[in-house]
Amino acid sequence: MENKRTDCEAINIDIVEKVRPKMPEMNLLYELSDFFKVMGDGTRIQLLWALEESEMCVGDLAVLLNMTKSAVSHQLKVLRVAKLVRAEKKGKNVYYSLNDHHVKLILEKALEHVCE
Amino acid sequence: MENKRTDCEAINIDIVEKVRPKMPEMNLLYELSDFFKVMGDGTRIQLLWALEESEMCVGDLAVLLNMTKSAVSHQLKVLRVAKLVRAEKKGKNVYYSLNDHHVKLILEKALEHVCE
DNA sequence: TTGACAATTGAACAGTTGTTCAATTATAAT
DNA sequence: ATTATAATTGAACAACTGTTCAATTGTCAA
Repeated sequence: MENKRTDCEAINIDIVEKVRPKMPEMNLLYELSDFFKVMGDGTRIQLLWALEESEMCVGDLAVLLNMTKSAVSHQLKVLRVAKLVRAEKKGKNVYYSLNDHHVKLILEKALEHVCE
Repeated sequence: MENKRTDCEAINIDIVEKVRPKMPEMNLLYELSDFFKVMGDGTRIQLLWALEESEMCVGDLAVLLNMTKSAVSHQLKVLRVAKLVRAEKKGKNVYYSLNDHHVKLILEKALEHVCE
């Protein structure tokens, strides 16, 4: 079932077996780390931060972050796939806005952490 | 001062200039994204999750996660440098424990997010 | 329809990341 | 002292990531 990779025996089997049932399922685990992976990039944090203030189009975000439209668009796609932002076409422009109320809360908690 | 890299003009200068002063400092920005980068790995999430239940030594963590001691030790170092865990030597073993009460809160918020 | 602009896309590139492997340090037991 | 065990370390490797560049799509104005 589970292919072995560990190279040692347990030292406190009781602790290991007490903790084991509390561990998250693989599925949940990947979702969690994928979420943090998306947040773990300076450009994407800036984009989320900006969109928390106002919905904005790609060109304006590029000017604000001093990056190319292409680079911004690539990162917005990552945020879109992660369902953290949503896009709305208005004429020639595409306006992005936050799509998830949890993001603000998590950013605030993380801010408390790094600021202490 | 700021070297230009953007390839376009602002479309809504008013919005850009309204949002600009709300943007975080570079310094804070990097701390934030570095923090999320540390959380953005399945192995490290598992380690934090386990240590939330009980302090554990490297060998037991290796058995629990079914990984080599070396791989676990490398990741514990990342968590140690990020000050999320602390190490205490007891005889032949090194016991790790959580070092930051914010981590649990952030994990819980993130969990709410991915579970909705 | 033509030209200009906004945004997206895919390939390519360098830089980074996580695990493995082998060697090493440090402690405890004989 | 010697041996065994726990943990750390650094180099090497493949896999992944973010930006750039060039080409493309789609929309508006003339």
